[in-house]
Amino acid sequence: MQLDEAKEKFIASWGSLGSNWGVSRTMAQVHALLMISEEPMSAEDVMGALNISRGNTNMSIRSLIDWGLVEKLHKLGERKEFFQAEKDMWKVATRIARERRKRELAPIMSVLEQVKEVEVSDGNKQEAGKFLKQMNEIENFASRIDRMMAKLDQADERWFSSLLSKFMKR
Amino acid sequence: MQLDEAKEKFIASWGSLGSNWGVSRTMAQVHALLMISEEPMSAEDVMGALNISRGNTNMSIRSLIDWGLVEKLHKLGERKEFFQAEKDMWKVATRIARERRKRELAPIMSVLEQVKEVEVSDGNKQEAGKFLKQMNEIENFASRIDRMMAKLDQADERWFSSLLSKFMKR
DNA sequence: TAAAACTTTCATAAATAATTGAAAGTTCGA
DNA sequence: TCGAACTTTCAATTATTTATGAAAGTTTTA
Repeated sequence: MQLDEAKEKFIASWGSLGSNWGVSRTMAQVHALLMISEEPMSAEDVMGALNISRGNTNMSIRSLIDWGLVEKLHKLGERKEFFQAEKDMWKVATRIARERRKRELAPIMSVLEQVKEVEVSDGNKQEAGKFLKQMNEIENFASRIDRMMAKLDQADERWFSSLLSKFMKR
Repeated sequence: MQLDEAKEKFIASWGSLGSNWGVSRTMAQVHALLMISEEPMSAEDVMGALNISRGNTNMSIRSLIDWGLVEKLHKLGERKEFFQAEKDMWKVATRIARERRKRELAPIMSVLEQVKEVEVSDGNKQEAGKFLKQMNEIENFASRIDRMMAKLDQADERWFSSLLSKFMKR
């Protein structure tokens, strides 16, 4: 396989992976492109390399910056902005985990809170009881995951690695 | 809040959560409905409760069975099939992890394998070297996650809990 | 074996999400 | 302050994903 071909393949498949991870396909492709680029690239460069529109390029880069996966920088003597990706996989993973915690876990936890306010009367005592029990179980689990992700966000990779090796022992 | 209202709210929000998790919205709603139903339900029941078409009901239930989140059962003396959801959150989470490992991790690992076959010539030695280094890092990370998920799939909840508490200590 | 009861399929339709590109906005240097 | 260089916005379009429901298929019972 030629190098260019390999790069394209990686970009395409990172793109489809992304679409399963709450990162849109193009967004993930831009990230992939920047990950394998040796130099920071301008919006124009990205646009050309992936053959996408100016607007889409801008939106994708913007979201990647929001997610903390790409950073903007300025080259001396250049007017244009350049972008470079976070290449460290540990950081990439924790950034994604952080965003998803915010976007997904938070809303479900809030619904679980609300739903527990249900009125219990004589008539529905048993049914409501079972419902509440189920809701509590879910909330319990969700909040464990939530705390875990919050921790992960602060943690560093070495700590995680050592945990992982304990994890794999048994 | 009334009980019915609370149930609807839970179903709706479980649905939108699902759509972020590779489970389609309706599929997740059916799962939610079955989780809070005290009795197993028939396809007809589900169709009525969620106001969705016969075809969609069938497809959603079928996928849930594939994912291992719902099981089919027969009531004595009834011709119809009934369905009941896995209600234990630990099992729900491990089933989802198992499917996603299969659907997402596996393909990217295979691409990483392929891409490492890239031809290195004198001309692109340096560039190819950096590319390969990057691919190796990603593969390394991915395979750690992969092994972790494989382990999770076999593990039981108590073990996970004790790990989690170690995890939360530091 | 017929027909009723139930389940599955699949072409088409509807809903949702992503993309385009021209126009408007912004920033910077002279 | 002007205008060139660059960035952002957003209404309209295009692509992708889901849902529908009538028709075909299957199983069971009488």
